[in-house]
Amino acid sequence: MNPARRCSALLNQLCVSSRGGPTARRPFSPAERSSSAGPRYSGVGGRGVGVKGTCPQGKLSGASIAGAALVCPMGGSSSSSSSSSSSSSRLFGTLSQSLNSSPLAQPDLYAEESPDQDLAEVDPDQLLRECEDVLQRRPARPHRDLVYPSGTAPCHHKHNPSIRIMQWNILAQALGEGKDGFIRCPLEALNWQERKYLILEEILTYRPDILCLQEVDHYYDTFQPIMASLGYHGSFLAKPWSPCLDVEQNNGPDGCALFFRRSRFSLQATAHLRLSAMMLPTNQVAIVQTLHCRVTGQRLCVAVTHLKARSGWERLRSAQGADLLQSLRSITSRGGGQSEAPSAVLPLVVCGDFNAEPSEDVYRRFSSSPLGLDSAYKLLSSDRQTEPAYTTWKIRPSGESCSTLDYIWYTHDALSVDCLLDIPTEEQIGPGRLPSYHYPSDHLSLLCDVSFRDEPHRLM
Amino acid sequence: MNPARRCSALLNQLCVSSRGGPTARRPFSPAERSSSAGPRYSGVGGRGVGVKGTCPQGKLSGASIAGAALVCPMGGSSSSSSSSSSSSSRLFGTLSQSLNSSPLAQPDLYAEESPDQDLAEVDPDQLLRECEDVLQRRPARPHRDLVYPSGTAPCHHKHNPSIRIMQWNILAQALGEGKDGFIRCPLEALNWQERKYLILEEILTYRPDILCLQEVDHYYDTFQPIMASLGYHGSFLAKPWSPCLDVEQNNGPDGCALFFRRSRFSLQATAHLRLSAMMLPTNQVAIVQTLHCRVTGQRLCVAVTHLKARSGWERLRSAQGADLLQSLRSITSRGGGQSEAPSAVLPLVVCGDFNAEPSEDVYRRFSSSPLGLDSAYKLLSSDRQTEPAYTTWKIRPSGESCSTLDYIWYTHDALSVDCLLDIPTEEQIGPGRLPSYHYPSDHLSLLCDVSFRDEPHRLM
DNA sequence: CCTCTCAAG
DNA sequence: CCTTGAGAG
Repeated sequence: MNPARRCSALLNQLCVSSRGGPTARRPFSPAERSSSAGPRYSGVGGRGVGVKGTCPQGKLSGASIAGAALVCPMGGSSSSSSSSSSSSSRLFGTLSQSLNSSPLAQPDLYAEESPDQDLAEVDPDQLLRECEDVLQRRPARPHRDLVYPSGTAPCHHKHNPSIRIMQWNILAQALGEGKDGFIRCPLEALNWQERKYLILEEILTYRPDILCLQEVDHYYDTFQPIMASLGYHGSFLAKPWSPCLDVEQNNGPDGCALFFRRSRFSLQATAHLRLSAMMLPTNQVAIVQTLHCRVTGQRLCVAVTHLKARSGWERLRSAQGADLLQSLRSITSRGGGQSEAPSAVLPLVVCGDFNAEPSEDVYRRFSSSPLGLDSAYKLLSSDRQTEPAYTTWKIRPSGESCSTLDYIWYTHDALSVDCLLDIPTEEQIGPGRLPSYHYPSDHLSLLCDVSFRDEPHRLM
Repeated sequence: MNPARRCSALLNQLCVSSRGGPTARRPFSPAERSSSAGPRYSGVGGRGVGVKGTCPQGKLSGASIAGAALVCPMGGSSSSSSSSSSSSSRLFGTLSQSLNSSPLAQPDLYAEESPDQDLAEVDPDQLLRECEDVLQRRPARPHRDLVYPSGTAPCHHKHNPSIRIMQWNILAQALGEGKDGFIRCPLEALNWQERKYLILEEILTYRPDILCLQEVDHYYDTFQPIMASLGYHGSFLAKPWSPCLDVEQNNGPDGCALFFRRSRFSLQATAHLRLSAMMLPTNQVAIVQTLHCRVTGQRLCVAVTHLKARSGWERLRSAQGADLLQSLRSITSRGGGQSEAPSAVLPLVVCGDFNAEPSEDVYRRFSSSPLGLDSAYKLLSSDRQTEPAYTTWKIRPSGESCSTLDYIWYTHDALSVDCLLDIPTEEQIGPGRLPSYHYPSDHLSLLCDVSFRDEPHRLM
């Protein structure tokens, strides 16, 4: 590439610098739920510090779905097992090996038709420690604060505990290794046998109640069994045609996955959508589920999607967004499959990699839809109106690309955002950008706690 | 191309339909200037109707730069010569032949250093009739109304006559024939020997005082001599590297051209700019000229530009726009080369093919710059806030593309828009879109009359 | 289905 | 300099 062309490519991908980053940062505050943040965070205690725990191999029952009250795994909050075992993760290794013998043979129906398959419940602390073991040669992951935006009156309390939501494009293994061309990321850092622990570590650190993933090409052999063992219900929808399929030694198509904690929610309805644009089907999909909260009795509609990538496709994204909004309107007004008073608002959370900056039409569509959605991460900014400066930041042969593409939308009249996980700084991300030895994906995970604004019993 | 891919390509290029088109339409009203609209307009009288005039071959002096008063060529306003001579245009043919012997040898300096070379002044009505002759086998061009937006108090009067401004990307001949791939346009319609008459007909129909063109690859052999003979001063700036140069039998690089009527204005200063982005020079250019109005004594700064095309280059366009605004600020605050009270506002008009929809960053930059610019064509909409639905509409192998990319920006505190030429409807444009047998370019011409808000003598 | 690389004009 | 089309993965 000649200098001029390279310059153009770089210019084309310049990072938006006009938006201010988040300013108000608070440390983790003691909430109902401890997030077990400690061992692998730089600045809070690196790996190998505070060695205390041992590494039991038995399967522990960490959470129960029998009781209605939210049970949060809180054991060993600031302890770490670290160097007790270095070579491989025994528990996780056993789990994966036992379950990946028929990776593609396990239909989603199986998971959805066996609502009480919590026979092999695993202790998440245990599993997190195993991740730390496997990853001990990796650099410590930078710490991310949970930020409680100022001026919000928290709605959560013991009868209305907040719901933790995570949104993350985890980077399809086939794409990361095979064709995405992250030239500044060592191939070694993309090796699946380690990267999967990095992803799992992130999930286990924050233990969301609802987990929305994109670019999942290891659902049946990895995430479904592991998440099921941790007490989650999972659902997966592959893209009709995935670019992963062009990579040699691929693991099947990538797609969206939606998990929820079965101790907190029960499933009322699922819709697997193929997004359309101008009446024609596209290659993008969405999962929409209506959940019933076992604690409050409230219902909640959750959706996950991954829109068409790249510039030049703004109109298609906008049409796909319109189609999704239309489906969501239909689902939430139907009352999630229940025949009920149509006036009852069904609160909605939509997580996704929209592949669109906030300036794009599809963002405007979501902001201004009759569903009354707002984007949670705006609350991280000092003016509470500005999206983060980036949710993905990568270096490709064509140049550096720093942009805000991922969002958590929520019904602002029905839900309140209690806190958000902050965005790593440029320094924390490092000069090679994403992915890297400490960030397994080219996208950052987004996470927030929301709670119902209205207590259902007060409305009755 | 398989159906699915074709569908995606089409979706990608969908026409924005949310913006309302212009609603208020008025017929041409008798102004100071007759635009000679008549013969070749469908719906107003087709070609061959109302044959009256003869076709004198001598060179007539239509306008004089000696007197300060605006002299508008008005002879034979609704007459047409039509079928008096069918094969070729004598006057125009003579002109072109005499002047295109050394097409590339004529430097711009020549035109700019000989301010009184009006020896060969040509009657525009005469020339228009010759165009009509050559084009008589072409379908009649659809009529376009001059629209006087409601609610505007016109500022023009006999001591402050309005200034007619035309903005047009005329489509480089080398690109239209060679590589732009307008698959629905017959190659025959793109033949330069006829297309140049179609372009000239459009210019002669409206007779702007200021003419801003992009994609001019026939400046020295065609537009410079013809426009000079009509009493215009011209300036041309080629792109540093033009894609025309890759076409066999090209006529040199394309670039921007700026013409002004010498009876109305004199030239005070010219800047030929190569646009930069992030301190680095790009392949895009602009011409900026400071003019002195012979009627009102007011000065006016005029700029023409053509920004980087295609999606994926939004950031580069924005940077180029920022660079142009910076240069314009410097030029207008310097007072156009004159040392004067810096508080005096130098009114500004910026015409260009910005290759950017109104939703793009570069549009926002221009709207909100400290120069106080507004986009003239918004006044065509009923809410006076909305750009036209399209200024270009073409069908390429990759799909149909209908978008608003061209703008006339003006200093809203110093200038008032009296009227605008409306935008042809979808039906007028026809199913093959642009270009076509009646539209020589893939872009529509934009035209408006502006006048100074303040009489200069009232300020003194 | 999609995207990158390459070569041609 | 920049775009387009072919071909690979």
